[in-house]
Amino acid sequence: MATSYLNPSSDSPRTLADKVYAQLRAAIMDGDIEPGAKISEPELAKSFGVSRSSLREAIAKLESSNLVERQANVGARVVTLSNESLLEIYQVRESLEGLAARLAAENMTETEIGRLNELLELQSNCGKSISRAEYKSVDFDFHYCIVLGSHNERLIRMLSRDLFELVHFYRKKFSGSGPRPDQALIEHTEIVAAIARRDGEMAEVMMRHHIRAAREHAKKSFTSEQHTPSGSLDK
Amino acid sequence: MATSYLNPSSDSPRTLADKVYAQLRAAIMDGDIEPGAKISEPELAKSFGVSRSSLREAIAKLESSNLVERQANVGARVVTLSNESLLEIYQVRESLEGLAARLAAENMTETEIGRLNELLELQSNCGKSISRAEYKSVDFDFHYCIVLGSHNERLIRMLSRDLFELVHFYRKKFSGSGPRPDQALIEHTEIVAAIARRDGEMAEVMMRHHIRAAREHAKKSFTSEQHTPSGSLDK
DNA sequence: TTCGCGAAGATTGTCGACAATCAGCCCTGT
DNA sequence: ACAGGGCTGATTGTCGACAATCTTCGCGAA
Repeated sequence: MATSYLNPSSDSPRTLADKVYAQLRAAIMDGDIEPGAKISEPELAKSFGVSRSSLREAIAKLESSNLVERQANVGARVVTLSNESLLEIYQVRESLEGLAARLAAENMTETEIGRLNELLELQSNCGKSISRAEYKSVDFDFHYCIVLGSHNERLIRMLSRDLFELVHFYRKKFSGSGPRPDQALIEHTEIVAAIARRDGEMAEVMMRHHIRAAREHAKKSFTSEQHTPSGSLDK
Repeated sequence: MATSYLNPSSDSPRTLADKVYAQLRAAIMDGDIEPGAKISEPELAKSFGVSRSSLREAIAKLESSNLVERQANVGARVVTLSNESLLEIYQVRESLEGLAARLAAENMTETEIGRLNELLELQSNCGKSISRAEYKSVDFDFHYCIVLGSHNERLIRMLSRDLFELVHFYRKKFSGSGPRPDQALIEHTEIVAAIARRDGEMAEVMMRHHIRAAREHAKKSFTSEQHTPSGSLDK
């Protein structure tokens, strides 16, 4: 539980715009607002009971989180997620999380590695008792934990702000391109082993392989199912 | 000339906030506003002759460009660039531009490769006749051209929005950690050669090596000169 | 003297209204 | 009938003012 990994200000929404941001973000993530849907400022402002100023600030944050796109004098729309852009994200993740794994092997504290092992154990219990959503939460925590372990602030910020938001978005959207939990657990275990023995090179290789496999998996599921959920091109 | 690579809206500032954003960005880049300096909304709004609303929107954009940092109910400050964070940026660039080079080798059109060769020629003429600033501009164009050649929209956006702004910032700040133009030209040439023969693996290796060398160069210049320009810790 | 508390000032957050721009529709002319 | 232009309605951009919060300075007590 507690899906408050990222979100610079959702843990303590000091300002009204932050609350609106958190709510809007949740609404987009949960699909309450369709991808590609237009965001009407007057309408939403009234529905949230706030002024347009606060709403606009929230929209600006959503834009910087890559969840909406704005056009001057036209308005904001929820991003439309194409299969191609998901594959692009996987490519970038492979590169960046590979770096994170290498740095994690070099820089993680023993305490942090302990946390990583906890998550691994949690994940191994998942196949039996835990729900799908919780599994994905654990999987995400695992990746995020390694990213944090890199101790590279810039890397952490880029992954958090630019990619993980979208990853969540995609996962909520189509059910997640079908997981491959057994294989993923094996790969996760190998990654942790490499990190624990401070083998940065190997950790990077394993992580890159892990993400590339997920990418291929998604790619395959795209070409097989022709269900191309691009039901909202524009307008 | 024409330093309008990035900047989603500086080419046609449709809105007032965009103009203010462009001007503020330039002021920060040129050092007219010190790193770590506080950004006073009333003061700047008056100095630009616009309302606080427009200024706030400009600040929001600057924040999403990583040039300022905001704190609720406190205000915005220009980011302070430490030596450590510059090294962090180099690490991320190595990973991301390595990916870009590999993808460029796979996806660049012949026309784009031609453009790359033009830049190479331009750079080889630099040592003699061209100024320092122009050299850096050419160098940046070279890297940016390869990034564009990756044809990965996500990668392009992340590098443009999150890293290149800061790279420019650092370059303007301390004069650039001293260039090593001869070696850089050699490495650039090798990268283009790999791309031209569609050797993605080699292009990635060369690019990573190129950026790592620049990182080591910067690192060395940090430890030698103890001039640590951290003259603005806080307050 | 030093620490903590409180008031004053200033700054940021929020609001509602006005101006500029865009989207859609009707009308007109060929 | 169809293309083009102008008008209307709505939406976004901009503004100035009010409210909430933070910072600073001064005062008093230990």
